[in-house]
Formats: sequence, structure tokens, C-alpha cells
Amino acid sequence: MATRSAERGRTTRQRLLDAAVTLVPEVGWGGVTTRMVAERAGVAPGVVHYHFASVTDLLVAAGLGFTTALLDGLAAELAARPGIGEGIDWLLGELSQYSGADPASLLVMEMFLASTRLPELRERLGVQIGGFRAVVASWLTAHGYRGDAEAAAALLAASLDGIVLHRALDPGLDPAALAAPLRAMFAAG
Amino acid sequence: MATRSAERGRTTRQRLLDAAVTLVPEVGWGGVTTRMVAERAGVAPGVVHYHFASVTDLLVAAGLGFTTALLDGLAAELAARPGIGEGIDWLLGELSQYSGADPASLLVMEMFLASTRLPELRERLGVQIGGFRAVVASWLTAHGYRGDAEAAAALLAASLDGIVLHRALDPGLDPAALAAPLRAMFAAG
DNA sequence: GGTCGACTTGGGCAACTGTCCAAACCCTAC
DNA sequence: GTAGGGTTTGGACAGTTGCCCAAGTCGACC
Repeated sequence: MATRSAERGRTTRQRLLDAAVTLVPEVGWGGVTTRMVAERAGVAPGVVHYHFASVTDLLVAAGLGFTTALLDGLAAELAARPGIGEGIDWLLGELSQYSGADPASLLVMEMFLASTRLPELRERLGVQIGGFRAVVASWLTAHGYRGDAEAAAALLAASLDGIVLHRALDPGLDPAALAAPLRAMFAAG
Repeated sequence: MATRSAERGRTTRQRLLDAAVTLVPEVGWGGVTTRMVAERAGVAPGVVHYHFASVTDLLVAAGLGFTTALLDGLAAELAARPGIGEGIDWLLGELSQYSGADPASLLVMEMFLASTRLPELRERLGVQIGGFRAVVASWLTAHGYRGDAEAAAALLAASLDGIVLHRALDPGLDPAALAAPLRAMFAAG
């Protein structure tokens, strides 16, 4: 078998995915071109359409790979926090590394928007977010939250994304300063 | 003077702006082309570059015009609410008309993203948001909020945007269901 | 050695892009 | 009527796009 070739192909495919992940934040979802990705990945333009049916396919695969890793990491870390207050503080601390203008934030936002025009992407992204919210909700109840944990988890997740969004326009916005009202939300629940 | 011509020019310009506002949500900020806008506005392609230096210039002007009207309207309505609880309930009610996938939500999100690549747009959008936040903060203090009104207003504004963002992926997410934790947030302040 | 399959190359294609511009147009002022 | 401003037209331009493909490389097997 040509296992050597297949292995090389897999690493090339991964390089294309990585290149897409770095390019989307730079030039926007719709601004990524075949030749751009190929150049950044260090391969010939034709390779892109050998490994992916279209540029959009490549972007979808790259984006979903990124969010999977991100959300899985967040969920795992959150589960390890001993209490709700600690968890929120930790989340806000994490958030400080997402300025809203950093590559990760931009990629996620670009995916949100692209998903409104790509049903398949919307479907798969929705499943990921739903799973994350479920984890947060069960974590809240497990640590004594008495209100509607589903609603609280939804609001928490939405607030986090909203904060990132606003930080993009107001770099002076400090997530830590929002801890008080955010903790109040769950203390009262 | 050719006042008749000038007037016709102004309405054409406005038609181009309106066309851009409807197109950005449909095809994305970077997906709007000269001919697309011209066709939707019912004019020849050349007109676009007579009224605007570039397509980007047109999009910036159209987007900022839209957000100005939106934020001014929101601020005015909010100021008329008698109390914090009523204000939040009203805001959440308003929010139900922004599904996250509706043209208005999409346009605003597209502007957020485009602003990361267009310093001028970011600057002017930031000023608008800052102004809105200041209005909300003073409204909060005027109605008895005792905590850090600036932080609370920032979190409130961010939460609202975040909710819209999440509704795009989860249409079943009901803003009204988030009223309890959101009110708790400000009741405790 | 030769054969085979997976992968890669670089150029070719039609379609589309933003921008420009000479010419035509409409309306007002003389 | 003529002149002239502001506006509109539709085509031209060079550059870029996504996608395709014949030819090539490479290593594994016989």
C-alpha cells in the first residue's frame, strides 16, 4: 500500500486546515481564496481542490475543528472548578485572553455569520453550543444553583460571547469588572 | 441652479444606501458587489462610484446610518421606562424581534467584524456604542441602581448582543426566559 | 527492473471583480 | 434657442476568482 503517500496527504490536509484557521480572522470568511490558503500552507493551488470539494468545505471543516477543541477544553476546565463563584471568576479570567479582536474571537464570530448562509454549518455549530450549554447547566445544578439552570447557562454563555463582542470595540472594557453583577446573577438563583 | 438634479442625486444616493443595508445581511459584508447594489437600487453600475469613492465607503455609510437610527431609538424608548425592572423587561421584549438571523442582527454583526479590518468604521462604531452605554448607565443610576452603573450597563449591553448571537444558532432560545437571572443581576446591585 | 495508486504540480478556463470614463441626459439660467 | 451644471449611462479595462485537469513525482508492491 501507499501508506507513505497517504500519510503525507494527511499532513498536507492538516496544513490546509491550519492555514484556513489563521486566514479567516485576517481577511474574513468570504475573503479567503484558494491561492491564499495554498500559499500559506506552502503547497500548489491545485492541492486545495484535491483535498476539499470547495473552498467553503475547507473553511467549514477548519472552523468546526477549531470550535470543537475550544469548547471541549472550556467544558473540561470548568468542570474542575469547586464552586460557582470560582467557576465564573475563572471564566472571566479566561475571557481576558479573548479581546474580541484576537484571531480566536474573530474566527468564531465569522463562523456565526457564515452559518446563517450555510445550513450545514449552522446545524453542526448549534449542536456544539447546545452540548456546551448542557454541560454548564449540569455543572450549575451540581454546585447548588437553585433557579432554572438551563436559562442561567444560556444567559451565561450568551453574556460571555457578548462581552467578547463588545471588547472588540472597546478595548478598555475589563471582564473582571463585570464579575460582581455576573456573580449576583447566580447568587440570587 | 440645478436644484432638480441635485435632489434627484440625493434620492439616488439614499436608494444606494438602502440597497446596501438589505444586501449586507443577505450576502455578507464582503459579498456585496458594485453591480449588485446598483441593480437592487435600480440604477446603472457606474452610479455607485459617482456617489461613493468605493464600495467599502458605501457600506460604511450605510451601516453607520442604520446603527445610528437603531441606537437612538433604543435609548429614547429606554429612557421612558419608569423603573429598572420594566426597562429590562421592555428590552427583552424588543429583543424578541431580533432573532439573530434577521437582517438587522446580521447587519450589526457584519459591521462588528468589518470594523476589525476598517479602523475608521471601528472608531465611529465605538463612539456610538459608548454613547449608548453612557445613556444606559445614567438611566440605571437615575432609577436607584447602587452598584457600578458603568459596569452594569456594559454587561447589560453585552448580554443583549450575546443573546441575539446565540439565538441565531438556537431559535428556541426565548429571551423572556432570561428575564429572571437578568433582573437578579441588577436587583442585587 | 516494472506497475500501481495516492498525491502534487502549475497552468488553463470562463466568470466575475472594482474602478474608470466618454458620452448622453435632464433641468435651470440666460 | 444656447450654455452649463449635476447626474446617469453602459461599456471598457486589468486583475482576481473558483474550479479543473493532463502531466508529473513519490514510495510500496510484484
